[in-house]
Amino acid sequence: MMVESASETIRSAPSGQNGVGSLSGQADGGGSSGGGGAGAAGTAGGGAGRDGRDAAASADSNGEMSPAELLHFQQQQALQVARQFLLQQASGLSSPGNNESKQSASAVQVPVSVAMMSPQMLTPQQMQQILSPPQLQALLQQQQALMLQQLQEYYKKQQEQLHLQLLTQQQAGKQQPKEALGNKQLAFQQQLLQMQQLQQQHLLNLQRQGLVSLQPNQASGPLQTLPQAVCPTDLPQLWKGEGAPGQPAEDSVKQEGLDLTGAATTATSFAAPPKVSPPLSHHTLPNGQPTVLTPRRDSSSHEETPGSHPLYGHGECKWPGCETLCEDLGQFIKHLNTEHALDDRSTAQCRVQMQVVQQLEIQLAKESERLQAMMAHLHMRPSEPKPFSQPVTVSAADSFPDGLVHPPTSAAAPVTPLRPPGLGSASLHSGGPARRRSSDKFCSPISSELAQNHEFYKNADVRPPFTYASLIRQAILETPDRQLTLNEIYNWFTRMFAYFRRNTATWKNAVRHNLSLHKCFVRVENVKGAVWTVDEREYQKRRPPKMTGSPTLVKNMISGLSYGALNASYQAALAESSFPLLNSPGMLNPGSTSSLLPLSHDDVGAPVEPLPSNGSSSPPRLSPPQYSHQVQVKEEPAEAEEDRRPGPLLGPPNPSTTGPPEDRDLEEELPGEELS
DNA sequence: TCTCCTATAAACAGAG
DNA sequence: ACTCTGTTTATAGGAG
Repeated sequence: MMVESASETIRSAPSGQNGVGSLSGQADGGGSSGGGGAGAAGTAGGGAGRDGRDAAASADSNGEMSPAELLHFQQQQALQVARQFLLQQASGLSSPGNNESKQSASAVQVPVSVAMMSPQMLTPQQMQQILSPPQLQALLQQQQALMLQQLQEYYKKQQEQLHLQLLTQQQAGKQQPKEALGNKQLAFQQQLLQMQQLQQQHLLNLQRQGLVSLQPNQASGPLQTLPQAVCPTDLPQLWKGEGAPGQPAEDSVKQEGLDLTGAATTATSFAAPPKVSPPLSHHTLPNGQPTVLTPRRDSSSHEETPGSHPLYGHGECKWPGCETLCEDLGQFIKHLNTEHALDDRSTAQCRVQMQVVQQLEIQLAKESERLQAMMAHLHMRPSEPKPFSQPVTVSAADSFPDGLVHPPTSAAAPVTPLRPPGLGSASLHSGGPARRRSSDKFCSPISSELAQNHEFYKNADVRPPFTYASLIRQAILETPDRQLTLNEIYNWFTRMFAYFRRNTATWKNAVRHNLSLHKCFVRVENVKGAVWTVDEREYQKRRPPKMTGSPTLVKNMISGLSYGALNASYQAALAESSFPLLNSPGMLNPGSTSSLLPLSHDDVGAPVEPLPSNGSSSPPRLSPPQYSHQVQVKEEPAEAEEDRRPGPLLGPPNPSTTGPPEDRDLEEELPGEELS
């Protein structure tokens, strides 16, 4: 009884709030301490609201015009600047000053503007529902990359231009009065500022869309060059006027001798907007956004209880640009009435918010259209009204929305974006427990999935759509020895998945539980201690040969899945479709899998993966022995040994063979077939 | 509804 | 006494 209720609360708690804090806060060791810890964890999680970013961003004192006017003005200015820039660029490119080569870039321009609008439309949630996290990520990344690339090109161009002009000027300047030079410099500076603003806006936009991933580690790509984009928490800074430190343009310019700071002051007209609008625009984000900051939006709205307020969540004021901490609703109300009373400023902010929403809606429409086209192209049913209701997806997808990697602390938060309305508690645990079993069953082989989305899982705080068992197995099989100590398994988890860098007590306990529970994991006493190995046979046994049927059957299953499940299996489906499922062996691994990770087999797929393409899929990186279960454990093989007769049958038991480690494949396959 | 699978929580025990 | 490692039991939810 107690247990029941207790566990219940615990479960929902973590997920409900972020999940992060709650579990992570727990003491590790799943041991006896767990009990007490868990309880505390729940509450702790709630308070875990880190998000250290200062809410102080509300500084917007601008003398002269009324706040409302100012805002409006700024807003328009921003738009104008953007337009201007685009035009400017277009013309600028054709101008003699630039190399013809840039012309090609002009093409970029259009895209840029388009890019600014398009990517976003589709809410992360929607995308999630349709695509698997990995896919989504890929998609997003593509767009992101594209946009950023374009942006970068553009900015680079601008900089070059400026630089060029500057140089020519400097030369000319020698003969010109300093004044003239000064003016020109100002002009440049202004231009720079404009660039910066544009960039900021764009980034902001991206941020809003949740397209900019903040993965710190994910050093790859254009993102690097866009520092600000990197951290949502930096947004505020971004908007604090010159705040955007480290701006590429600025830096580079500075290096070249330009004093931007001076420019900032001189170009107040431009600088101003950012100052004020920041909080506004920036905050609008939070609410609808999947970004790290916003997790609450969702929760708040739906947890909206009688005693809550839509603008109050997680202890802070959610008014755009505010974020003032309020201990309780009462305090918040008070704050609301004093700080956000009906005045020019508030109305202006409101207006801005409205515009933001409008924009988003437009974008959403566009993206939706695109999505449908994509789905149509992929032969998927277009708009399926049942995107939700897929618990399955929840796990993986759920955290996915933005594809962002949030700082460990806030990590969990963002996770819930998806949250199918109708889902019960299960859906709540964003990262938590969700049962992603389905994915496990139908989906792509874990190894291939992992291979393809290795980076993603590594950086994104997304729960991998695999069962613990399959993950453990993967971890073990990835090693040359095909054996790992518990601690090594832990390390693998944390190394491979950002998701497992938190809530350690929980998942570690789960890992241990799985190791003990499943016969497929065999503990072998080693000299140094005990190591865990995988008994493929057992592993295969336990998996229902569901997919073993005819290809069509499989396909039907897949197509029959609702979107949610679809995403999970989407990849697999695609993969499968590419090769004659069950018919031609060999094809599978090579292509899809190998790319990143060595192992190619997967779990679920077992059945599906018909072919033991052994050898074929040779593991790029691993040279390891093979035969998984034939692990050569030094010293007493332990009881397990007998149990799993080392491959009398298929057993390519030969560990020593350096050959295709994939022997296992063979094995995997067989079992499946046998079963079926 | 039953059963299986998986996730999670937690109690407990043994070893270091 | 603690922590880590393992085992086991209980519960809940998803799915066939």
